Amino acid sequence: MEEKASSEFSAEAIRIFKALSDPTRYQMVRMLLNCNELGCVEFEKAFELSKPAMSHHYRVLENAGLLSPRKEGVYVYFRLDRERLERFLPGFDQAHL
Amino acid sequence: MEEKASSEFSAEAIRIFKALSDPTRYQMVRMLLNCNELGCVEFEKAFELSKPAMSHHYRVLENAGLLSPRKEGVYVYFRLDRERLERFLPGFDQAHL
DNA sequence: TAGATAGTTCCAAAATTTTAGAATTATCTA
DNA sequence: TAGATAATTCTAAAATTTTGGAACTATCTA
Repeated sequence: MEEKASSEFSAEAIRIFKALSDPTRYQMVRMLLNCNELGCVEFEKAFELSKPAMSHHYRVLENAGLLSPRKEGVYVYFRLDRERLERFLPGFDQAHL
Repeated sequence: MEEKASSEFSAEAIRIFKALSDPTRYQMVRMLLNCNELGCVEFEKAFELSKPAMSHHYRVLENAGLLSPRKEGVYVYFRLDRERLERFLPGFDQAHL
C-alpha cells in the first residue's frame, strides 16, 4: 500500500471536500454513481448552467481526482473514480439519497 | 432509525463538505479527534487568526452539526459530534493523517 | 474544403467566503 | 462596583469561487 505524507493527504481530502461542497458538483457525482459514465450533453441537460460554467465544474472534479474524461469524437464522457471515492469517502456510494 | 428526505440529506452533506473544505476548519476537526474537547484559547493558539475569524469558523462547524459548545464561565469549549461525523463520513476518524 | 456542433479557454462581473478592527456582551475577580 | 478578560456581533474589505459571453479549438459531415 502506498504511503503518503500527512499534509499531502489532508490537501487531497480538502480538495475533495471542496469539490463536493457545491450543489451542482455534488449532484453530478451522485448521478455518476448510478451509471457507468455520463456525457457533457447529459450534464448540461440536468443543470441550467452555461457551457463554460459546466466546464469549470468538470475541471474542479477532475482536479480532485474524482472524474476522468473520455473523448469520443467531439463528445466527452466522464467516469467516476469509485476506488478513490471509496478511499476518501467510504460508504458515500451507499448513502441513502 | 429516523428517515429523512433525500434533498434534506444532500443539503446536510453539502454543509458538512463545505465546513471541512477550509484548511483551518479541517484541522480543527482533526485536532478534536484526538481529545475530548478543546477550548477557544487552544484553537486561537493553533491558528494565527483573529478572534472574529475563529468565531466565524466555530459557527460554520456548529451549523454543520459537527461541533457543540460548552460554556464554562467566560471560556468556551468545543466537543466533536462523533456520531454525526461517523454517519456522514464513516472512517474519517481513522484516516491516516 | 466549408459549415456545423461540442467543448474549452479567456475574460470580467456577480456572488460568496474569509478576514479583522471596533464595538458589544458576559463573566470573573479585586 | 470597577476593571479585566473571553468571546461574539457588526461592519466592511480582501480573497476566492461561480457564472456566462465571446473567441477559439477540435472533430465530424455534406
